[in-house]
Amino acid sequence: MPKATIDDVAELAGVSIKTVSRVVNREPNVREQTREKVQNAITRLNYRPNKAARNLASHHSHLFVLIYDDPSAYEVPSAGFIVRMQQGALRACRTGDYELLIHPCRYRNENVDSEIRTLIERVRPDGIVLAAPLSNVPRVVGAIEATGTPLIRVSPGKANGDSQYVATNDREFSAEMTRYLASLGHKRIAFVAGNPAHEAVANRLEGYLDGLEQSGLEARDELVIKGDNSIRSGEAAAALLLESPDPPTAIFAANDDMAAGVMRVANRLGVKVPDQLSVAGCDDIALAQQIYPALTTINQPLSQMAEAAVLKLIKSQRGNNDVDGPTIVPGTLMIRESTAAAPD
Amino acid sequence: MPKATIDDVAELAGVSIKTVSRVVNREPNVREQTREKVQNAITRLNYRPNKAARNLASHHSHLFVLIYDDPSAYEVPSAGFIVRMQQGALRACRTGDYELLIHPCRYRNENVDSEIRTLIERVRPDGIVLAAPLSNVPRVVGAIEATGTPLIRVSPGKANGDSQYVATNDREFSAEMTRYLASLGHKRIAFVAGNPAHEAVANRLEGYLDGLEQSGLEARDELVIKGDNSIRSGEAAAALLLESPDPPTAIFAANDDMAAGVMRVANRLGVKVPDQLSVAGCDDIALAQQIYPALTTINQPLSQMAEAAVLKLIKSQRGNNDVDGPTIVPGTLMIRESTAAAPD
DNA sequence: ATTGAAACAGACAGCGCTGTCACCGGACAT
DNA sequence: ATGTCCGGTGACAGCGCTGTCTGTTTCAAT
Repeated sequence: MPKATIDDVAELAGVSIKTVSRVVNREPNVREQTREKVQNAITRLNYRPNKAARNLASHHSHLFVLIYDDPSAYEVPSAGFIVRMQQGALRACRTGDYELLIHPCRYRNENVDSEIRTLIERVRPDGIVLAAPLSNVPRVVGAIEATGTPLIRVSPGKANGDSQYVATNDREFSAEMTRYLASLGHKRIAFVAGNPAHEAVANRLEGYLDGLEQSGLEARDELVIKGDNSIRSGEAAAALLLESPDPPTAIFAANDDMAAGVMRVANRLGVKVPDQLSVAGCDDIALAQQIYPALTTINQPLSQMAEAAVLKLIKSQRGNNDVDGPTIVPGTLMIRESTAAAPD
Repeated sequence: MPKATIDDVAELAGVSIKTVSRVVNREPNVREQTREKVQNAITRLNYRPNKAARNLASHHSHLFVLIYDDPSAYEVPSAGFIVRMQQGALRACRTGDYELLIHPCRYRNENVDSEIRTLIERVRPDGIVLAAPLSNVPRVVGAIEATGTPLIRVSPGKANGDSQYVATNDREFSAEMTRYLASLGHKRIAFVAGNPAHEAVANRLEGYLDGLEQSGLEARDELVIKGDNSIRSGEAAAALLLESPDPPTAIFAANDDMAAGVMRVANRLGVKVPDQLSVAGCDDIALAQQIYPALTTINQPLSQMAEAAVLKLIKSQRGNNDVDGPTIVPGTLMIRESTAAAPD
């Protein structure tokens, strides 16, 4: 099958190649009848525009890059997060005709910024989606903004920087989870806070405090333990809490990994979940459904956030330069087996 | 910073643009001294070749596509697999200057083949890496081979088709795991088989049987339960095995998800792992280290396999058309907490 | 010194599209 | 009847590289 070019289509349709180009690119000012003639020719010849030629002539790469923290930098990879973001981003890419490049990178690395600059110079993407926690690393955000490449940040936590962003309602849903636990009769609800460098996760502590207040419960310092988002820190927190003289009846962890750590320790200490202890997490990673009892948690709409981010990029390509503010995609409470009424 | 073009570099270096091109593309027949002059000019101007122009002129896209089964098609996403493959593929891409496109797709879908053909026509990749289980779906393999795009299959199970492939030694390491369990004194070792559509997983049953024989143990039909790779099927298998009159002292599952299912049931039935029951899995997914007790399993070298696959593609680009046969990357036994000496 | 082959360098013509601008013809106003 | 505007279309010149082919230099072997 010899590949058809735009010239073949133009000839078959009896128009100039420029008109074919206009049809392919959905440009205005083509008579409906002409458009159809061209479409037919395209179908008949199974014509596909040559991306390289198009990119060269249009000065666009029709490429977006999704940049996220390299999972291999951690003890326990957060693969689920990445894959869900990729799915969302890909879905949106297919609506325009953009391709998606993925770029894991380590933000602790000395030269993230120059690495990213090199990436941008090499592939010249039409836009970038920057996932948390990179989305609140000033060095990274700055490096990208300096190149002038359109940037959408995902879950930046604080709304610093001037590029647009997409986020979820961490604070609100954390409050909701806290109120849910309170509604089950729990009075002593502990919280395992996450790595404060991850801004979005930090917001969850605020939400927890909101929730306590809204439920008429008092916040107690000894019930808030600092973690670092890892399973291990969840274990450490649980050990501290469960071996204290007056242990909590519910533990809400700022992410599922830490919640899993809590459950491991409860299991080891013979504390029955959920009969003696309710455990709740946050994120809804795959593990949440894999462990026993299945974890009550909050589904973070990663896929929709990434999709929204790419759609914002596509919009910005269309010259629509009016910044339309952040997009907030709400999370959903997933009530499963690890939470139950407080023991009396 | 106005972007430098090849003309600028040529002028600064005092050579023709063709010579600059030769240096950039590491072509032979350039005097060392000339090469240096050009390199200096490139550095001074921070020149980056324009991919679109290069692709257009060279009739190459400098793009590889990694195609894998869409994880969202399943109950429990196998995100870890995907991310590890991506990591390996990306690593190899960086050694050449190739970019990687990812393409999840559902192989149960009616039109996988036409979907893939469209993908290929659209992006015109220089090569494709096809991951299991798609790598043994004739319709998919056929569709790709028909386009003439270089194809490397990962873990195709059977060596059908004529394109090259990369695999691991499923059969051998399964035998090894079985021998390990036997060496711990286990006499009744059960096996939870996986979805036979996933060829590589099917090989593990063979390995289990090899291992029994090598350890002088007899294979017993009632100790081999059919599963379908899901947690649920692991649970069902475990229920069947543990509630039988003469339960096994060790259960080896063909993948970690099923092993996790086994452990959930053991937990529920009050069977202590590893004291009363040893459990072993296969794949080394993240979950293996997240659950308690941590799962003894086999690390499947996904990242290295994907890397090897892309390296094969790069080699094939270099005109090296001599098919050098399959590449086998061996797996590694990961002995953790879920296996121990047989109870007496 | 002479020769031939191999190493090295450049001129030139595209690759297959899009941006720009010029052009044509009909609707409408003058 | 003439001018004006604008939707619709095409001619043409590149976009920034690489492939091909041709020319020039180098150097070992006569």
